[in-house]
Amino acid sequence: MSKYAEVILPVPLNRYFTYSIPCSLEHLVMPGVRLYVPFGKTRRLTAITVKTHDEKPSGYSVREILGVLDEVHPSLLPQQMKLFRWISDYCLCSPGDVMKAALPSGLRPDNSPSGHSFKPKTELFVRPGHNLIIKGRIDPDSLFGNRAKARKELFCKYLELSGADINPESPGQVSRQSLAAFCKSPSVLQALIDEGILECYEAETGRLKPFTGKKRSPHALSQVQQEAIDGIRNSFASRNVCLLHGITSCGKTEIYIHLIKEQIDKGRQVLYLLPEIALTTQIMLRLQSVFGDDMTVYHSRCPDNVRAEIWNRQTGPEPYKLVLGARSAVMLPFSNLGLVIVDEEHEPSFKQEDPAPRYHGRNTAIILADICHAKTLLGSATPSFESYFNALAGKYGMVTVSRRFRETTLPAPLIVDVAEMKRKKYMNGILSPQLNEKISEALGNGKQVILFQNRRGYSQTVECPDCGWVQKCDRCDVSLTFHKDSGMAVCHYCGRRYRIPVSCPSCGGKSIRGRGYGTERIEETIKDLFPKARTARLDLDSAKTGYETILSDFQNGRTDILVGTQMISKGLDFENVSVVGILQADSIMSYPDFRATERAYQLIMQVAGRAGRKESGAVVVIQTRQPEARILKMLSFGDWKSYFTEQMTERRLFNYPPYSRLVSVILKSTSIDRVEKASVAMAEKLSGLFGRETVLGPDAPQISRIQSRHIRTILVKNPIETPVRYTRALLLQAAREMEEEERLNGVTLSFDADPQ
DNA sequence: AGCACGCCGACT
DNA sequence: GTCGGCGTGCTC
Repeated sequence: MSKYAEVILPVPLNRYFTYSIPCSLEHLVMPGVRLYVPFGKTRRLTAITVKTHDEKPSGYSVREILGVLDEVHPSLLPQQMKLFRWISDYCLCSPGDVMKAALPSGLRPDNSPSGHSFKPKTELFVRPGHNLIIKGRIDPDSLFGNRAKARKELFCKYLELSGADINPESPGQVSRQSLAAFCKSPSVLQALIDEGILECYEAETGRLKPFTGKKRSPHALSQVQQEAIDGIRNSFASRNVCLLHGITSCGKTEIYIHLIKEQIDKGRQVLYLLPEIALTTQIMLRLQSVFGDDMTVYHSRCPDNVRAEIWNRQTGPEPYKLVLGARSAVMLPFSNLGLVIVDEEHEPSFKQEDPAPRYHGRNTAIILADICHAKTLLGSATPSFESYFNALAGKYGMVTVSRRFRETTLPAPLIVDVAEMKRKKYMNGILSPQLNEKISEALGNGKQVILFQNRRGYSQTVECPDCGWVQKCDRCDVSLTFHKDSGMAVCHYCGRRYRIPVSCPSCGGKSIRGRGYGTERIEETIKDLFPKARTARLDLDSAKTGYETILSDFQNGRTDILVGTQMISKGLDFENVSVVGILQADSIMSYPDFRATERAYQLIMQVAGRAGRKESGAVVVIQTRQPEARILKMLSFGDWKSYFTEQMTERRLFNYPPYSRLVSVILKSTSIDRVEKASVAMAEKLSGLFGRETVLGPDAPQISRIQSRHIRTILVKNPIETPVRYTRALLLQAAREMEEEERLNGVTLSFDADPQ
């Protein structure tokens, strides 16, 4: 019983807050319990208790909590409190930032007068009236005799639905609505209720649909899969993390299913993480066919009420045994976690980019597993350099599966020099004659085609050919992409849409037009060139009107050609695809940072992996202006290791991760003048603390303004031997000094640990 | 980050 | 005369 509670509040302030607890509530307040507290003059916020104590704080007058939101048990488990602490420490963000990312807003009723917002969903059910208490069984004949035929029929229907005809002691739940569906007029049901034969009651139902399909046992494993599982178990005997390096369609999912089953049988929970975009219904259905209602899906696109419901169930007596989720699912409560699977662990989307906490889902999962004394399995066909490095260094175990489940190999890619084709005037728009021919051939054979282009929209830019003016976003420092379907120019950063000017604002020229190719334009071109083929497009824009339909149409052969962005690189294998075309490989090969080739390799491999078997004549065509590029020579599973080794030599030479540790300091302001002054001052300060060689910048990033806020970054590059604690302490010290010296007015300062 | 307080321009 | 613009200062 303590008088004071130290709490986390959902504000970006780097400290805890202390409130007093009235005597009557003392027994309810403990770490992990949500409270409702006053904050500032008018606000009321949800708080998370970190600890309770009896020392009266000095220097300010303590305010009293308004209420306790968790009266039965804490909403946050001790393991989570530890994890949250780790995240805010490692990511250099406030505890409140972590809280905001973790708690569904339904569990965070800020500023509501009562302090309650999440309401469990209830439904009306019917059951036999209590004056009908039955000895042994219910006899409809004695109740109704031969009259009231409709009522009798409906009552019999109830008995059938509830199973009360067979098992009258414990009838199953029957909702009023489902029973009502069986009678011609609603008055028949109402009559039964009025007579007291049935009674109506309200009960909590939950928003998640129960699983109604048939469950199956895990499939038997092939020898290759069995060897992989044995390898993983072996590795877990001595290490906490294991990297499963297995090529596309080597049967990874079935390996996961067996490992999950094993944990559940031991009474432990499993968290299965996937990159956001890859959260396909297919994988969920496959897992659900084995695990049924023991599992759930949790990601940022779930309705908030559903997220709150899942969260509540996790802290209750019967938590889910398996959670399939995106990055944010690492924040969920797990009382008895045994295994975390991070599939497609190399995917950059595991790293949260903009709002703090800028955490990495994979790395956070490893820490979570550690806290819970669980194991982590990382899966990928093209592992991140970081994980592969850790595996080679012996920090992680590693299991390699280099044979496909059904003994097939990836075809060697056909590399087409676009520059040469253009010179010879052989290019048909964006299509080389080679790719054109392969497509015709495939279509002639009843095969399917995938065309990959890394840009959505119609044309990449809108510009004036007379003077070179390019249309840009008012709020962001990026050029606009033309979208033909809406006839507008769109900013891909903030989503703002613009009209295209008739005459050039710079020179008055009247021939403003789009330039470059996006997926929309490619779809149009392809429809022109292959009018008989059924062509579809999958990108962020078309996905809004049915991502699943587009994929399943293609899978079931209702479309022949699929044009798309990265979105097509995830998900299932398409057995009937015989041509995969990468239209502008250069756009993925020429990112201006040290990770460019790692990314390009992964992306090209992933896209190429969509092709069917080599035996059936499948081919991958890569169009590029740099046909001699080293990376294009390395595109096979076997070459991965030599490519990795080569890249690592380079990284060591230039002191890039994993041979160094980076933290990016981010300064933002609507005033360019202030942000520049502040960032110069900050860089000075950091140079003083770390030494000049360690601090790079300030620089204006590629996109130097987003949503009217100017951005500057400073990169701090420490040798890997420098303890994280030391780096962190100095960075926080610098931030504190900047604040104290009032050099930050109107500038917000944040950090990005391990920027991608 | 919010949200209030505070001090200057164009409206009934 | 005041409605409201957003600069700056504080939050246990």
